[in-house]
Amino acid sequence: MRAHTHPAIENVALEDIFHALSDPVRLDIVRRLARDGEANCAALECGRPKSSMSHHFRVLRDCGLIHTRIEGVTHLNALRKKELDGRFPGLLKAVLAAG
Amino acid sequence: MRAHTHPAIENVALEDIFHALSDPVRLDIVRRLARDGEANCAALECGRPKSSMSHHFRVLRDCGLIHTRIEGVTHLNALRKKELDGRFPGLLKAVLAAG
DNA sequence: TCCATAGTTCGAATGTAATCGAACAATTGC
DNA sequence: GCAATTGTTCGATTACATTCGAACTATGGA
Repeated sequence: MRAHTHPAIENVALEDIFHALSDPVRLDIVRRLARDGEANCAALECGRPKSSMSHHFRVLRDCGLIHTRIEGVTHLNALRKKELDGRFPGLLKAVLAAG
Repeated sequence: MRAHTHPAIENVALEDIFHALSDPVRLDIVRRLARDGEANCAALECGRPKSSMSHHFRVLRDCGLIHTRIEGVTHLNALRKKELDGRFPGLLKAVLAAG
């Protein structure tokens, strides 16, 4: 698989982040990544089909919340924590504190 | 008009707040309320029909972000700032700082 | 009482998002 | 090369949101 594209942090829009986080599955993914660090897609699927999870990861990636790097055959996802903290100070902390 | 109902702050769900804030019109309303304090619906409509604005205010009310009190014939909306700060510390601040 | 004002509710049209199976693509190991 | 693994893409279905006009409700004032 080819590498994914990620938006530059300065192009990340708050509305898009909110939209991404308004889905419980995605909010859960973000919280797990915050707690456990990097994880591949399979590790976070909770009984849902691959295509559904792939969709959710794409939304999270496209809005700027996560970064996906490819290692062999697995995709490792991580929160773009530092970048997000720089662009929207306090946001991630507030999101994660509430969980 | 009869008074509106508002969710108890402990029943407010983060997903619902994110959904409400994912719409640019509503995000703008929240920011204006944060800056200017109480405002009636008419003061915040930006060329849109009343029914559309009424819908957006309802979403903001139902998710727990704003409180609406009735004074005569006008509805005065205000951010539920203190309650929200208690329930989701730092969230409002982060949202408003980014604007 | 009658009218203006401020906002809600209804209903329909349109738009957008979620879901998931099936087919596909890239890498690893045999 | 072939099969297994990991995830993507496509397409269809379904569900949910937005938008807005029109009719309605409640209050206040002439």
